[in-house]
Amino acid sequence: MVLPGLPAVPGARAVPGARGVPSALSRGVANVAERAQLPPSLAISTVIFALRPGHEGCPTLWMPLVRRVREPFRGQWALPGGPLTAAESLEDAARRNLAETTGLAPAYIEQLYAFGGLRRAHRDEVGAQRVVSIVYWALVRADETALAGQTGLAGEQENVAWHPADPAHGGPGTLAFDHREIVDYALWRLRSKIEYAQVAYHLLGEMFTLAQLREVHEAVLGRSLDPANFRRQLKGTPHLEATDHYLEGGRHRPPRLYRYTGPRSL
Amino acid sequence: MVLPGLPAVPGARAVPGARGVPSALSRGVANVAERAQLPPSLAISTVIFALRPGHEGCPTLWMPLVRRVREPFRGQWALPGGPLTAAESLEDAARRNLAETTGLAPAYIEQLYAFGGLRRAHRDEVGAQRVVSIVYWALVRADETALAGQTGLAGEQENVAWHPADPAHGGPGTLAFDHREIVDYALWRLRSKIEYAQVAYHLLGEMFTLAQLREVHEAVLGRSLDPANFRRQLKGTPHLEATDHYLEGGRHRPPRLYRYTGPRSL
DNA sequence: TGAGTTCTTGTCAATGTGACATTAACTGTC
DNA sequence: GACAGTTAATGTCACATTGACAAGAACTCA
Repeated sequence: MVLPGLPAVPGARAVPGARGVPSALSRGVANVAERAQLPPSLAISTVIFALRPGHEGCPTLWMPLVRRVREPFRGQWALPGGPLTAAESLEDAARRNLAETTGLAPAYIEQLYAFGGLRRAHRDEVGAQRVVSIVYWALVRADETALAGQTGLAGEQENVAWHPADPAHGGPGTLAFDHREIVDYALWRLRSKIEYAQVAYHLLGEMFTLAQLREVHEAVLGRSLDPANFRRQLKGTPHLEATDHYLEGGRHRPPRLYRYTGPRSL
Repeated sequence: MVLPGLPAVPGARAVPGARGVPSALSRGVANVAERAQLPPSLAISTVIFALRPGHEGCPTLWMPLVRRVREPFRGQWALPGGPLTAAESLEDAARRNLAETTGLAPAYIEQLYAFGGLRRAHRDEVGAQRVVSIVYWALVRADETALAGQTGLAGEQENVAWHPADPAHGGPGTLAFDHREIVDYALWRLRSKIEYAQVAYHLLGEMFTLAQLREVHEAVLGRSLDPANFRRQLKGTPHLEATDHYLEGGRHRPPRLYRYTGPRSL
């Protein structure tokens, strides 16, 4: 079985690097027809996850979305994002966009994927410039979302709002562009990564009980975990330190508080 | 412990999408100073792995590199790559660049990462436009490399040559730009992925013995594996079909040939 | 025919995991 | 103050997975 793909080109010449300035950029660009021939432009978007109380009481994953005020997809919800300026790194651009659009500073951020399919632009937009999006995904703590949520995220706008990330928990089934697929992929990455990497801590505050940590895993994975086995597995985990404090106030034996001592961002 | 990062910007306004044409593109761009303010341009590079006999006899991972004929890093080896044209998807661009620069059509290809750090350009190049590279990694079968290798990969050039991927096996310790780090990251991805995904088959032909498959794993992982345990683990693997053929010619019991029946590209 | 090689199957101990029982410690009520 | 109710924390057992290794099977070569 042979893959679909380009056949070998025997007479082709080796083109090293070719990192110079594209020729189209050296000229002035006037009309729409020429704009379609432009090299793709770059944008940065971010999928931000936070834990908030879900519709059935148990915590679920939410994400902030931005309502589009222009065509295409005017009125629909989209991932926060914006263009990449020349003076910042990709991750810095993601953080800056996050702060500008949602007022959030994530505890964890990681590159997800570069989306550049040809069918990303809306069909009605003839001659629109093609956009390649480098998408990041990030985690913010629940207390941060509470603060930002009270003041309407970025301060005053109604064009930024939290939504459940998963359509199975009341999230929007469709988003602008291909953002629904992007969010699904980010969900998959988070669910994979929480099983082997120290990621769940970034959704919690400085100190937490093992039950809270288990709730984070349960909310992300979408299934309940055995408390005893969960505790046993964490016994061998590095960077998880038991403190001398206990969480009191519940009508049961007060659980011990733990602290994450590992790196705060990967 | 709080992450270093941008503080929340309370007065910031929500900037949805912003996927229009950057303003700098609407004007003619004349001088070098303005060029530094241009939005970053896009390039695609690919790390291609193939198994070839190593220096100690046992097969090791090799990759084709392209010698740079221009500054910066003139004369050094770099990953094959080139600019992204507007009419193709990211993966298609990677395949096309691969065919043009090396004459190879990979059996497996997957996006690795988007590199866009600010320190990627050479220091001597003042005002050079910033380049964001979307890097793919690919696997080609050994028989393909033998054919391409005999004719000098792309046909005639000495500017394309195979090198061991790992410096520990004789590979180049430094490459142009940040390509050494990129290759190391691709090696890490391959080593992680071979342990849980059906990836090793793409380095072999249509039919192979379990010993050959084990040699692939050993070469990638860099350690020897127990033949009996390796066989047992593959028993539970899907898409691995035993054929009625045996590989004869060795001076020992002829081993059974197997076939991979799963998808050829992920 | 027998030595040498690798293929192939089988065994055993150590380890990890899921399921579940049991004790510990606190709150609220009678 | 005893007791029920709740969750925390520990312990136990069966089962699956894994690493290490033994042993028979099947071929080639001298």
